[in-house]
Amino acid sequence: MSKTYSYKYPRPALTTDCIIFGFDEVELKVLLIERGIEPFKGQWAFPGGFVQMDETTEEGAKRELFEETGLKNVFIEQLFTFSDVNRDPRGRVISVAYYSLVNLRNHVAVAGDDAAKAKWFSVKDIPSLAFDHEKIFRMAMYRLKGKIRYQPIGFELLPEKFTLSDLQHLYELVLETTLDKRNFRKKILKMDLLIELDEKQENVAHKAAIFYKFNKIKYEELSKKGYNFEI
Amino acid sequence: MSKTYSYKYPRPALTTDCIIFGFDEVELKVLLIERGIEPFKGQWAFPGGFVQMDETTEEGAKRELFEETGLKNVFIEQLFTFSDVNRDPRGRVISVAYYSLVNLRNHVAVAGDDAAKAKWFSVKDIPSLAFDHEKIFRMAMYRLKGKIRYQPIGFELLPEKFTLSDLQHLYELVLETTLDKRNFRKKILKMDLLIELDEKQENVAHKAAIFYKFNKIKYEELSKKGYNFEI
DNA sequence: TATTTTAGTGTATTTTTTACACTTAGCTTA
DNA sequence: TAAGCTAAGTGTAAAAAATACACTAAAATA
Repeated sequence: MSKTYSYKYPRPALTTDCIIFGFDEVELKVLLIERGIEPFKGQWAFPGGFVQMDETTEEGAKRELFEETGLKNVFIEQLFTFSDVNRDPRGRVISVAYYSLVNLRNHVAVAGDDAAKAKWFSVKDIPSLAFDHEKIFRMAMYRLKGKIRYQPIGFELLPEKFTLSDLQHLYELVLETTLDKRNFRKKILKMDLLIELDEKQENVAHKAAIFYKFNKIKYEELSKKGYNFEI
Repeated sequence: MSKTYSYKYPRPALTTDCIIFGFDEVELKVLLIERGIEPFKGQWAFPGGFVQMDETTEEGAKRELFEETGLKNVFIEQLFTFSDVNRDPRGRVISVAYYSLVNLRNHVAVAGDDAAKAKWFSVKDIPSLAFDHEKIFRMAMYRLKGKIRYQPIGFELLPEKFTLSDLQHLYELVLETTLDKRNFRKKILKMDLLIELDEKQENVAHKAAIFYKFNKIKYEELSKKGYNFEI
């Protein structure tokens, strides 16, 4: 008989889930894995798994993300802890969900060891999901929209150099709206958080756009002084 | 020998903590309990305790809050899940923290069964806290400040009828700033979420202020349509 | 070299935010 | 009972921010 762990009182199992949004300069996507084992075998779900005793939930989330999708070096942020009593057919399982927004150019997910498949889906076209992951997804989308307006995550996840149109397009995708080009540029440039590079697009069938990069150092300085970023 | 619960893999224990802010029209306070048992016996901590198998973390937080302080019917909101490996000397314990802002006129805490004492402390004068509760407190304060600017929690937790000065005072306490009286009133009244009552203060040694109440029904209607509350 | 496509730019108008000081009402006390 | 104290209540002008809006420039392609 294999080893077991005994406690005086019953304990819920603890898992993590990762909602990773990806931006490929065309579409907003989200990363799902096809479950290789029961329950919900064959259905799509967010990457995640059980938390180990020597890691924080954040560390566990990153570890599982890597094992299941090959993604690493991703900044994740805690979304919510889901604890409905019947959210998992295996028994009492509580899950701490994390979310992130990454650039699909830098972060190409490849299925890892555990999961049968990892795949990016357009947020406009999500399959039905295992567990309570549809509820988790709705909350993640809602949070992402709120977050992007008050923190410059839009900058950090773009490629290191990007055009103002790329940035605007990202905001439009996430906020599900359209923005006025001139007003958007005015507002972004007035923040003085972008550095204009001495470099342009090449091989585009139109006027080449100038590349910019995010002035992270300046942003961090301003943040300390209580700078209020807002789009 | 008493009954134990055995699992194939080790599991962290799961607790909740409640950071309850209280407003008495003079000061912003927070509710602490003096721990009656080890670890940290005799030190102050947030109310909370172990989650049971048939309750969500939110239900567990409310139950413990009631058992330890006598407070009930409190709306709590999830703050964060704390999972540092060494945050509890008893072993691996993960805690889901909730926070709330209540009116001290309606919610007078009395120590309940479990805890030796429950007591309100001014947020300006907090004793040293057990576990990682100082870290939790800092996050709760930060979140409260952010929240109050975008959701009308300030209204809901005042007494049913309140003056505009009461409301302004609450905002000043939470945001740790001063606000211009005329501009504050202009902004609040323009939202058209307050109902002016046909009633005034009595026995005050100055001009009596008019009482208002929050138009909750209207706020909920507006919320559905995506109303953007902001102070 | 004409066409297609997206980059890039400025101004006038409206709305929102800010700064600011005196009168009123109700109780207290001399 | 009048004078004094205290907080309530009120409006306007100036500054800043948000919005609406249309043409020219540059690069590749046909």
